[in-house]
Amino acid sequence: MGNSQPENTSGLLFLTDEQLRKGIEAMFFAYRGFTADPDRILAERSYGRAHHRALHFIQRSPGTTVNNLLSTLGVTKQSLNRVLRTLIQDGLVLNEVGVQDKRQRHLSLTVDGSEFEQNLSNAQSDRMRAAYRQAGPDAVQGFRSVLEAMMDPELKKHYESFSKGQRL
Amino acid sequence: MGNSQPENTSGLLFLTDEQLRKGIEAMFFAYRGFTADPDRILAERSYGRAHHRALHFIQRSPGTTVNNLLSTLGVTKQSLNRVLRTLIQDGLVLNEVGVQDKRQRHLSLTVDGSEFEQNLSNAQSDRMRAAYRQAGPDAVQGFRSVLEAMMDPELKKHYESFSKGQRL
DNA sequence: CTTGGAATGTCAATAACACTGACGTATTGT
DNA sequence: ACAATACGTCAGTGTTATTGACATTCCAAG
Repeated sequence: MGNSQPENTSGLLFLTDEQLRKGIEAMFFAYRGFTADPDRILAERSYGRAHHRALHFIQRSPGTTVNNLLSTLGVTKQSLNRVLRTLIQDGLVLNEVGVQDKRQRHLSLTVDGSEFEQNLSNAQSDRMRAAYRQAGPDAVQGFRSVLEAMMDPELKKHYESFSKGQRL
Repeated sequence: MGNSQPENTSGLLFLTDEQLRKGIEAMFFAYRGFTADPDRILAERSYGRAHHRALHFIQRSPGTTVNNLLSTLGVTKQSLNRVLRTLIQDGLVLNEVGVQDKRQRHLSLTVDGSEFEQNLSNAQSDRMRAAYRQAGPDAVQGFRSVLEAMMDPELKKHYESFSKGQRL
């Protein structure tokens, strides 16, 4: 507030080193806040962020395959497998052999898993909703625009894929 | 682009579960992009993100103490110490015993450290600058507003402290 | 001045979680 | 048959976090 604007009359952006550093730090501190609430809930069951991410994207694409989830999360299958194993054992995730292709395993959430995912999602959504309210309607659009521009093109495909056949 | 606006005529925000989920996913994918470039540079020296964070905030507050850095980064002093030890050994960070209080160690970057930190910072700044350009001037303000509203109040103090006596 | 507590920083051991590499199994398709 | 795909697992390694213990320094109460 009250700082110099990052643009000039020509509409071009003139960004000082300082402004960019503040942006970097904003990402750092905001991401900490962004994960703080779910982290607390996860810790109760001695889960980590990896479990949260898996649950989130399985909820997002029910029936997805292991390979698909792998490329979305960008981790190795060994890492994902360790997480999935515990989630399946704990009865949060369902692992069903494919009908057409029996090599594939289709992942979905059980009732318990769905409920737990909602808890995590709500905790994170609450903070985001509060931030949106505080920043105002115009800020929300800008927030999303910058974040989308910051993604790797390869990752952005995954991000956009969730909007394909769904109402937004 | 082309999706429904998250506000209505009254100016209040009406956010669907779907919109909030997209926001959550935007943060997830964007943060991956945000760290991708520095991660590559760090890997060359077999450093991790912890080294980057330490270098960044030492650059930001030259002469800072270990305890101060500790509360900014939000890790245990043992974790920070391992990182600092390698950085000091590698000649990137200077560790000087305090004059007034000899318990304290004042941290600063060596010439090499400053140069390396610049490399990391530039890689990250380049992507952020590109994202800003792509999203436009108005978006930048919104981006920062939402991120700042998302921080924990305790962490936000640290974030703001860097603007105190400095030109912004 | 001495002594005890608080602050600061360091060392050691351990755990969580990621990675790479290699291998095994079942299935699919040519 | 043969190769490729999808999934799972074992072993080894590395980063980063944790807790516990300890040394040093400062400061203030006795």
